[in-house]
Amino acid sequence: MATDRDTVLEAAVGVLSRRPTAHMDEIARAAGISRATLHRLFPGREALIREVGRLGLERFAAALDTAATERGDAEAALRRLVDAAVPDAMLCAFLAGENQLYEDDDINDLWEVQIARLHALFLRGQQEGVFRIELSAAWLSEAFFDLVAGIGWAIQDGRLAPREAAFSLAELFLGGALRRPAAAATPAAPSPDPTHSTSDRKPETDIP
Amino acid sequence: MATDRDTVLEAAVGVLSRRPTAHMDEIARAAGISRATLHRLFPGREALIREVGRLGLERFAAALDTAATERGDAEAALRRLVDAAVPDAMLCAFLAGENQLYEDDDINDLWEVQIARLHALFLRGQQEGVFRIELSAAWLSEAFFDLVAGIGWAIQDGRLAPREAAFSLAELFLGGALRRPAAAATPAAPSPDPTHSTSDRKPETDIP
DNA sequence: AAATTCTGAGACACAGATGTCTCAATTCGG
DNA sequence: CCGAATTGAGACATCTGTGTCTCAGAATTT
Repeated sequence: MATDRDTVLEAAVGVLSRRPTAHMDEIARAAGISRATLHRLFPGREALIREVGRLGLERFAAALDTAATERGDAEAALRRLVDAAVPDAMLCAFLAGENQLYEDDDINDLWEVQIARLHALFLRGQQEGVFRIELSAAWLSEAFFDLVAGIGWAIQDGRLAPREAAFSLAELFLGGALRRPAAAATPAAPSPDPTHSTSDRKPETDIP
Repeated sequence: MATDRDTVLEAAVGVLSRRPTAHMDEIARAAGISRATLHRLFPGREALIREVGRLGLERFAAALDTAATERGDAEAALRRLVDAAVPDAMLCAFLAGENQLYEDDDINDLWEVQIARLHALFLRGQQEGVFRIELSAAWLSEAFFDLVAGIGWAIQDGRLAPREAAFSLAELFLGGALRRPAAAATPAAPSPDPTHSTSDRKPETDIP
């Protein structure tokens, strides 16, 4: 039984991330409380959804904080962000689904701030030569968040082991985002490689 | 004005991919028709959603067909799939949101078949040494579809230019999925790099 | 030009979810 | 051990969206 607001929110995420249109009944049952108590804790469905969104954004903001994304090497910062964000991947999955469905200005502002911080990280990484410049920072931000959300869905549905989550996300994303796969961890780049590998090759349409 | 069923479905996708809970009013207005005509074309909301899902899955199946993902080099096959799937990225975005929300067995079967085909492509690529084996084929499938959906959302909201879509998707994903970034596309690899880049490095948690 | 067909607008009932209330039961605290 | 507070279950009104219908107007065909 979960009478605490935060505990109820956690349970609500579990339902809403996979089924955004879940009824109050289901949410209440998922939290182990009655619909009446749920209404006592939150004035209404709208308020509940808003609180879940706010919780998700605050968690993601906290992940950005603990990762200190504006400090140090960009690749290391991103790896720290992965580790910090993966535990709240389900929240991010909910946010990705609800995305720009909010009418509350506070929530939208909070959302844009976090996206801006993510964008700044990738932009900084590009300026430092860590991230590839052929891919826009906006797309990198978007793709990163999409993959975090995908991690959340996959974990929740049992398609991905939680222990593998951070590794899978970091390896897949960094492999595509890093400019030089192995050279970025240290401040001094050892051997600049002019061949950008798959950077400017055109996709092939013909079948061999 | 769009009286054609397929044209209406296209318009419906534009609304439903971003707002899965859109009312029949909005869908009708988006299609430029009245709610009455929308009901004449589709028996009800449930049928409409099902038809949109079926259209999306058929388009994705067609993309897998035209890409001939079971033939030839796995990387080239994936690049062909990217080119074939990106035009229907919005459909995939809708599917990603609706995911396993369907109760129709036909739709679910169709869905699983396509996922299995995607999975088979990655498994084959791993067996051929093209794709990394540290990342499970299931995760690669999931992540690929998530990114296709992300492309759809980004294009629809104007955050990504349609011309950049296929390139951005292919480069980011292949960069993280390919075992050796530059060696697989052309028969003669320009400069095979033995360092496996970010493959087996542990994520770093400490702040420098 | 006339007739047929199709569309759009509106009205209507129905179903489902939400929000509010009351009351019994359980739990917690004194 | 008793009183206060909180919870759960249910009833109830309300509201929103859906599905169906009718009818007038427009478009197409003959």
